[in-house]
Amino acid sequence: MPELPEVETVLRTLEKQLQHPQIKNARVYYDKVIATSDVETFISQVKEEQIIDYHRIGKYLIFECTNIYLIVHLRMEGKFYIQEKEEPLNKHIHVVFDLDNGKQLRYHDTRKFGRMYVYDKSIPYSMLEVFKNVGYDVFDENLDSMYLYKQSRNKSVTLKQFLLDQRYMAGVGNIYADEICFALSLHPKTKVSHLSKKDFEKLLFETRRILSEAIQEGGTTIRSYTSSLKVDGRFQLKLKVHNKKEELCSVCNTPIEKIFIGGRGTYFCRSCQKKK
DNA sequence: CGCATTCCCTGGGTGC
DNA sequence: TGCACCCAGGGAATGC
Repeated sequence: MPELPEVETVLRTLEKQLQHPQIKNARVYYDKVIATSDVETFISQVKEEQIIDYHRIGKYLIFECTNIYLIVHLRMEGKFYIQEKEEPLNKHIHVVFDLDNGKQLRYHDTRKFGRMYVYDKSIPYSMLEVFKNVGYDVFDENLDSMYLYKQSRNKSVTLKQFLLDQRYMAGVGNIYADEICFALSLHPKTKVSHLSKKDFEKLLFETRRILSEAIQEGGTTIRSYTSSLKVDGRFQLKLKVHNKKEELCSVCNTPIEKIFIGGRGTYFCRSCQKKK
């Protein structure tokens, strides 16, 4: 499930592999993937557009084109492939873009949760409707710990839920939220309103540190793109708690536990991580 | 208003 | 081997 580091890796890889192609045509095989219009409109909007820049906010990919923004959220299993047009279409390919270099950019999504959005470039992309409930990107220089501290006041939610909430700080998903709680030595069920300003300084620092490391790892382990553009980073090797139920904590040897917070599977060490 | 629950999806895993 | 069932989860929609 792509979170900020995986989305960033996809973005960097696409930019390097594709550079600035023109989209000659497109086909959509699963209509619901297009969120902003019907399929006909979508195709007419992207046709003849050239990708001139690549951006990201949280988990959203932003392809800046000549006249439009093409925005993609991969959700759980969305992937891009750069393939030859002769390559047979897999049944999970839902969108195909014909590029002017003769290749195709293909969107693959087994569970069909991902969405694509198209907007005219009349306003800065951060102001678009799709981002109305998306706050500062984790690495946005305008994001600071005092802002997060202020947003956390009078909130009854847990630390884990706060980290997953994209309205304040965007990009953290279920895996990294667990890792951030562990790095802070805080129980994921700690009420976020109990955290101090100092705690939020550490929270932002550790979030950026962990996600930066994950980007580094993802960046070194992407597979060859001749046949596929599949992100398979090595960050799994650095995880301390997520998906490690019953394994022993690397710090204190206590078995890692799995609980549910807001319906999300959550992993933590009850010895290292205490409620505040 | 705010928090909790449901829904969207499919493949993989489990139990019989 | 087959079949029914359950689970994973980001974010929008719906419910209380």
